[in-house]
Amino acid sequence: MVQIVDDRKSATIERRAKLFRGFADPSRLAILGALCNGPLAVHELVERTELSQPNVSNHLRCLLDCGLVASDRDGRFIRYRISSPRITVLLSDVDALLDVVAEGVEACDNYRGA
Amino acid sequence: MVQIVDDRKSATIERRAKLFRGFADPSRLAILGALCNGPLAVHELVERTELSQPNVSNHLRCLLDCGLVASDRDGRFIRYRISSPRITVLLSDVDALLDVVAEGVEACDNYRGA
DNA sequence: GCACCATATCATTCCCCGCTGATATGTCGT
DNA sequence: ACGACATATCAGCGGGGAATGATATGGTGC
Repeated sequence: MVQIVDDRKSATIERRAKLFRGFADPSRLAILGALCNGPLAVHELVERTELSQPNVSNHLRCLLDCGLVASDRDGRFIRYRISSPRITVLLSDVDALLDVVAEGVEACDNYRGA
Repeated sequence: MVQIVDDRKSATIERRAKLFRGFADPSRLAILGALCNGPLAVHELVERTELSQPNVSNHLRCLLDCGLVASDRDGRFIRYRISSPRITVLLSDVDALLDVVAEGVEACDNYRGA
């Protein structure tokens, strides 16, 4: 009984953490940010983010598995897009929060900004 | 010139990533979640989260430096609280997003759920 | 001042994850 | 079918950070 409650609680927390981790990487954020302005093919993402192509593909796979982006084949290109407007909402929430805490976040050296 | 733009862009991304990383940990999420229901002292957080005391203190330091929580001394206790309602907004938006992508997130094994 | 409780700090260990380089798969024009 | 481009996959390396255990600091009441 208690365990069920605890499991539920921790399962929720784990899921949140895992989702947050999906956003907690500069490369993935760069990709998501680029896609916020409309769908893009992989090589376009490579150009704009200045990341290596395998790197972009790896992150896209991750984002795709997580359901954060969707893909459509278009000829020999594969076009990726944001899967839900809620993602955009989340990103703007973060910016709103940064308006308040940016200073502290930058100062915090418990973990490194890559 | 171009570098300035790039620096600005990447600086923004880095800051977002760093903030997201602040939330991308089950222990910190447990602490923040507990604090969402009102201020708590450290030993109360230890009870509710079932984390070790040093662990809680370490994370609190991190959250404090980042400006995500604030603290007030109360006798020999130190009471911690959420610093901004925007944090609560962020957390509930994550849950809203999870309503859509929870399945995919759990399935994604590119990185591990702790 | 002394025992006690609450909280903070620090070093160490361990593991996760992101990047790279090479290679495989796939799709299109000719 | 072949060559060129677009994308995916995989092994291996390297670094960051979370948890622990021991210890230090600080406030409280007697």
